[in-house]
This record gives sequence, structure tokens and C-alpha cells, in this order.
Amino acid sequence: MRNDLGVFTIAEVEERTGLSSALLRQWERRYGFPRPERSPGGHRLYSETDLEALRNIKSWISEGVAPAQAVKRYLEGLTQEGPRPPEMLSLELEEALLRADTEAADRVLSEAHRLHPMEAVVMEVISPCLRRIGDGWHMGRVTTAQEHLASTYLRGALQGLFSLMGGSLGPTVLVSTLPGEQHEIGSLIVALFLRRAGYTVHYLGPNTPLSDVRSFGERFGAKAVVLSAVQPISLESLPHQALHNLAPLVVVGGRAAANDPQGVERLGARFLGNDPRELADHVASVLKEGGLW
Amino acid sequence: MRNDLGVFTIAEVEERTGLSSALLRQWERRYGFPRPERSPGGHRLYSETDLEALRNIKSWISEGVAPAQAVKRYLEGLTQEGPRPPEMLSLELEEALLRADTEAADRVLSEAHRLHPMEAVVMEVISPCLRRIGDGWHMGRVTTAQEHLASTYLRGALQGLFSLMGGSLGPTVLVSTLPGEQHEIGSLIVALFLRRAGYTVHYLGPNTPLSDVRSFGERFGAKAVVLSAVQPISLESLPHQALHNLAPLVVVGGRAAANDPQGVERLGARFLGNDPRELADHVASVLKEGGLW
DNA sequence: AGAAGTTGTACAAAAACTGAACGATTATCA
DNA sequence: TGATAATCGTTCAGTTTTTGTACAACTTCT
Repeated sequence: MRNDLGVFTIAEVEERTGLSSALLRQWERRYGFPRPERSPGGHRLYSETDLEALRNIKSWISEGVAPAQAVKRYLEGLTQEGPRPPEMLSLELEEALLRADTEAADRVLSEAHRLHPMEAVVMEVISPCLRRIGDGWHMGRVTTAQEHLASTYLRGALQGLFSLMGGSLGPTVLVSTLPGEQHEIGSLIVALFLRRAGYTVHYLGPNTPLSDVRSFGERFGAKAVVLSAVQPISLESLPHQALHNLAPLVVVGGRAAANDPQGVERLGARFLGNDPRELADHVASVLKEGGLW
Repeated sequence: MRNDLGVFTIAEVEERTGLSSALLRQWERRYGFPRPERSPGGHRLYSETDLEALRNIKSWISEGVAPAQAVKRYLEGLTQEGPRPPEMLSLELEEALLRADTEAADRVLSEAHRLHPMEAVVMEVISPCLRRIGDGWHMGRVTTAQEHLASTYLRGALQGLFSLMGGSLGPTVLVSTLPGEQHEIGSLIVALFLRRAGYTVHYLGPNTPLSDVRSFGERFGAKAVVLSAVQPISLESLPHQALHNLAPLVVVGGRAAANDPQGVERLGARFLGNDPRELADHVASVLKEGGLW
């Protein structure tokens, strides 16, 4: 299942996690974690699991959890059961949803949140699960009803995360889909990461008419509008420069945008990548460059 | 469900709530709230619940409630003149959503849940709010973007309730909408009440093809299928007896069904009323009569 | 031999804690 | 109405906790 052998030197861990070697040693002394294997001569040899844990802890700390508590939380998560990695949780989630067992899905998600930070749950548990189910549907392995149930359930889970994560300090950003789109989950994930990055995000839901996006943006002084496009048609059926003046920055993401960046430019918008996390980062840096933060 | 362990530092709480750390300490001294856990050395460790409570209290203060009263209101769930009625909460919810203040909406809903049973929150707070916003949209008083944001938000809230309410003992019922429908919220509410009535409810989300509903129903031995129809077209465009053999009992609800009960019969289904609560009751009694419970 | 690691101790900055006091409002009452 | 009392957010001083880093002396790895 997972390679738990200690192979990384402390310098490599420092490199990969950004935690200084001195700090790693202090944590081990103070909190008893991590406690890596040792070489015959006593050098620390960290495992992949240790790295993962350290990244989790670091990200909890950045979310405002006190360091000592972050470590404690991780250790308590361990005592429950073996630390199942995100990939396995994602597979369990898929299995639960395909057999329409939403209670089991609840359990998997709540365990995922106990063991991993929000970002990892979204990108490594929920997202891959959705992709696999989508693929399975295209290949006929998954029925439409199963796909519906799963995406409805996961959309709800993401929406719960979104609202759980209040906070409105930074500039305002609107998130929606292009008119006519069926898939809203990508835009929901982007909204999640933008909110996490400190923006005031209004998630308008799918399929909002562009004229309303514009008026809404004006009313709330939106600095950016992010729209998702999965189906090529929704990109192609819009007239030239249709998105041009929705807001100071207009971004289109999604598979259709990735396959046709020129199409996005034709509409007067920008393509800033397809990965939700990257997209949110890019939006942030573009807004900063433009002095719009 | 919620992680209630105290982990957040006072600085993080200050940042997230906007209440100064000195003030947080004074409140604790003066009102005895919040009383967070402590680290071994005595540092305060606030929980997620504390954060939510503080946001509630802060918003009441900004509305003019005296701080001491706001804390008291939270602790007792009471205003000076007893619990606030659902109608008032519903209006507050509408107002919050129309100005896209989802944090305020969160607070209203959380207060509603503290003061009233789930059924009342759904039927007397959320439902009327949706209806008013829908009406306002038809009359041009509410923009499409506002309507989208509100229904997206409330759909999420209902879905949260639905999944929060697990439980699968009774017979299986499927809930979806007729193909082509845009509005899924009615079906979501029905699903909620059916689950509350003790059924094992699979909510398939909107727009599931009928063939998939059928196969899904067969696989899970569904005793009933409930479909929602808001737009007359989705009712009229189906062939005769299209719903006939989806399950032992096939019910169609929604405004379009209420306006055209013969149309429902033509499809081989039954119309059992439009009010979600009644509909759920009727489904239950029909299943009992038919010996299907 | 030199780079990298280890232990143990020490240190300093940041963050929190306690308790008290201080203006500025707001409410109460003669 | 005008004086008095209560409420409330902020500030200050002095102490303690927490946390990250630094240093010295010694060891291991290559």
C-alpha cells in the first residue's frame, strides 16, 4: 500500500516541507513527533508518511491552529485507525457513492477531514473521485443515476465546506459558469480556493446570464469574475468580446477553456490554467500586479 | 459531525471574527462566555463552535443589541421578548441573501435551527423565503443573479440537512425531477421529509434520464419514485405511460403537476398533492395501504 | 577531510495571561 | 433636566508560555 520505509534525510525534509531541521528536531523532542527511523549511526530517516503528516501539520498551522495542537490533532487522528492515505479514502468514497450508501460516504469524508487539511480533502479525495466517476460514466461502467447521485452528494459536501469557511476581507470575486453549462462542480472548487485565499467570494451557482453577472459585479464592486466552461459549445456560442467588460479581470477555466485558449481570448477573457488551486493563485497574483488588491 | 476540539489561538479568533483579543478576554471575565479550553500553560484554545457563536453575537451587536444581551440571547436562545418567530427569521434570511451576505444568512439559519425544529425551519423559514425571492424575480424586483445566488445557497443548506439526517431503515424511495427540469429544490424538500418519515431515500439530483431511474430503482428495490415537475413542458413532452413501470408507486409533484393532474395520470403516475409535507405523508399512507411497507 | 547530523542547552522574539484602570457612551433616577 | 451609575471597548504594566532559531561539542557519512 504505502512505502513507509525511512529514506529521506533531514535536509531533504527541510527542502520539501520548508520546516527547518532545527525545528524538526525540536518538535520531536517537545511533542514526540515525528519520530523517524534511524540509520545505524543515529541519523534520522523520514518516511513518505512523515512528509505527508508534516505537510498537513504545517497547513493546519497556517489555518490558525496552534502548533502544539496541530501535532496533537494529527497524533489523535492516528490512534483511531491506521492513517489511510487520501487515495484510499477517495476510492472508498467512490465505492460508497456507487452503491448509493451516503452514510458510508459521510463516514469517509469525516475521516478524511480528521486526517487531512481541507485542501487535500478537496484535491486528493473529492476531485479524483469525481473524475473517476465521470470517466466511468463515459465508458458506460457507471449509470447516469449513479453519476447524478454522486455529483449531487459531492456538490453538497463542497458547498458545506464553502459556507463553513466564511470570512470576507479581501476584494470581491464572482464565480459562476458560462451560460448553458451543466457542470458546476469545477467552479465550486475554484470558489472554495479563492475564498481560502482571502477573497470575498460570491458563488452565483451555474448558468447565470451574463448581463446579470455584470450588474451584480458592478453593484458589489467585483474585481474579478471567474467562469467555468466544460462544454466547448458554451464557449463557441458566445459572440466576440462577450465577456470583455464583466469586471476588471475576467477568467475562464475548465476543460473547454483549456482545450481552446484562443477561444477564451476571443471572448475578451483570460485563461489562467485549469487546476483550481493554480487558477486561484494566478487570479491572486494578477490582481496584485494590477494593483487591484 | 463538527470538529469541536479547541485548537484555534486567540489571535486567529481575533482575525476571523474581528473582535480584539482583549475584548474576548473581557467577555469571558464579564459574561462567562466564551469559555474556551486551555493549553497546559493556560493559553486559550477556541473551537469552531466558539467562532460561530462569536460571529452570531457580533452580528447582533452590529444590529443594535447590547453586548450583554447578545451574549445572553445566544446562551438562552431567546430575545428579550421570547424566541423570534420563523416569519421574522425568513425575512431576515431573504434580506441577507438579496444583499449576497451569505455569512449573515448562515447566522440566521443557525439561529433558526437552535430555536425551531427542522420541519419548521424548512417549511416556515426556507420555503417562504424561496417563494418570495421567486416571486420577486418574476416581478423584476430581483435580478437573475440574486435569484441564482439565493437558490444555490439554499439548495446547499437543504442538502446539508438532508445528509445530516442519515438513517436508512424503511423501504427505499427514489427522488428526482422530470427530465429537462431546472428547479430541483422542491424535490430536495420532498426527499428531506421522506427521509424524516423513515424511508431510505436516494436523492438522485435533477434531470436523471428515466431509463436510469428505472434501472436504479430495480437494483435497489425501490418501492416508490417521486418526481418533481415545475415546468409544464417537461410533463407534456413525455409519451403516454412513460412513468408507468418505474416502480410500484410513481408520484409526480410540483406546480406543473398540480395544474395538470390528468397529465400526470396520462403518464401512468399519481398526483398526491403539492405541499411537500403532505406529499410525503400521502406516499407513506399509499405504501401502507398497498402493503408495501 | 569535510559536509551533514546529533544532542543538549540557551536564547530571544512573539504571543498570551492576569489584573487594574481609563475614557466614552448609555441608562437610570431624583 | 442634570447628576449619578452602569456598561463597554480599549490600554497598560508586569509576568509567563510558546515557539523558532542559534551555538558548542561530538559523531557519522561519503
